[in-house]
Amino acid sequence: MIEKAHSIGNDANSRMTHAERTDLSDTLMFEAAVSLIVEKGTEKTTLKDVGETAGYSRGLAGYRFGSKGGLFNYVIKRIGDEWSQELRNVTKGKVGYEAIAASIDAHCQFCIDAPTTRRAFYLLWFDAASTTSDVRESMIKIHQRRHQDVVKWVQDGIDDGSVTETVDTDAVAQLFLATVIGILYQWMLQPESIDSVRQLHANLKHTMQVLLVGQPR
Amino acid sequence: MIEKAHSIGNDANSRMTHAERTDLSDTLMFEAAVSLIVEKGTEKTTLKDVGETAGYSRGLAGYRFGSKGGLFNYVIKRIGDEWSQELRNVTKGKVGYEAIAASIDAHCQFCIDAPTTRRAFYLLWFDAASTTSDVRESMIKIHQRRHQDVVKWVQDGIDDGSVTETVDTDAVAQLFLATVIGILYQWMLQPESIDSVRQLHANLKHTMQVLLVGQPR
DNA sequence: AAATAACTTGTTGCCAACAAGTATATTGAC
DNA sequence: GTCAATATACTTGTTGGCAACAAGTTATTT
Repeated sequence: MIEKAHSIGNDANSRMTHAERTDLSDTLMFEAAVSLIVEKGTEKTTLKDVGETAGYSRGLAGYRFGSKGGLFNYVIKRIGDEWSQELRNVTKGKVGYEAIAASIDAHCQFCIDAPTTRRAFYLLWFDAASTTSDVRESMIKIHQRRHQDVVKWVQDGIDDGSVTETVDTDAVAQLFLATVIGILYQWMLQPESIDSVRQLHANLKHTMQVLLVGQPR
Repeated sequence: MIEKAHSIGNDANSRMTHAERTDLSDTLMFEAAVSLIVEKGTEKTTLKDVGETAGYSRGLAGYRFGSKGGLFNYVIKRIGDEWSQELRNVTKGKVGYEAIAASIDAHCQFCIDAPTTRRAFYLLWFDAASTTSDVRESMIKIHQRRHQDVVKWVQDGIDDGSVTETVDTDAVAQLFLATVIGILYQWMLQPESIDSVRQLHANLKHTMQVLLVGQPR
């Protein structure tokens, strides 16, 4: 559950700086939005609900984020940044197949742990395909960024000799990212069949190994 | 554009059987829905719009399909059936890698030709991830059916010797379908970069060949 | 104390959903 | 075959809820 606005931080009830106030309400509304999106879907999540669940008035979410799309955009950015950070940690110092395998493992683990934020993120992710809004633009940027990351891993792998020279970096990166998205889609549709998700990740790892370093020994 | 209800078929204006009337209005509303979904997205497509674009009153779409979800469900079913039929034709008599390659080619061609119906279909497809409605159930059934088709292709390929015996049919089918979905997602997000789609399909074909029959000669 | 920013309440227009009405086909008795 | 009675296709009326924005109130900054 989400705590009331005035029961967090600064010893007494109120007396917060403006920045602290907005930070707090942003965070509380972010958490409310995530819960509601996962619980009821993006469509049935209303700005009114988000504001009130966060402990504020019906109008605050709309006022702060301008529109429903604005709120979703904020949520995506916030989770996206977090995920980028985790991904960077997991793949730190790794290149080629190793980096890709690490990122697949991380992905899989996230699906298994199924933190609410991540489900909300992918719900918005797939929603982005059908909207014309800012959310779409955010998504495109995120994807381009990830693509570049993967290309770099593969290229570095080629450079240090762990990846077959003739591999088309762009092609592999695209295929990899597309497959990850497809797996996530299956997970979103049927979150209960976690075995399937596990197997899909294992298969993807195997396939990437074949593509990057040739037949496994 | 979509023709008015009374300017089609049966020489004179009206005098249609009940079945003909509903068939006609269903089709006109279907076409209206497809156009509107592609043009404005699922969110901004209204039942009122669909009814009026089809040449009827603001209320007919809601009355006929019960709800917005009901309409979308109908659209998905209708396009899904059509696509199943085409897929069956394309892969007729083929098994193993050949069948999969044929279906990939067909997929790719559909993206390139970009018929409106198909874009609408995938928009609804990705929407299904976030709704809790009937649409979701329809989607799950469609996916299960496709999975079975692919498994059968691969199994038949193993039986006639064209596919490596040790291949895990379920695993390959899942990976294949997930990747196709991922490719479609990329297409939906950036329909203008058709080259990317083309390359992704080519990569997928290559990967499937490696997985099913070993290294290409 | 004046000004500014955070937040709330009031209002409008639009939509989905459903109810109640009208027009068009079907059925069956004569 | 014709013409009411009935069933079905379709339209118009109504309600509640939401997003979006405007105008107000409360908190903090200078």
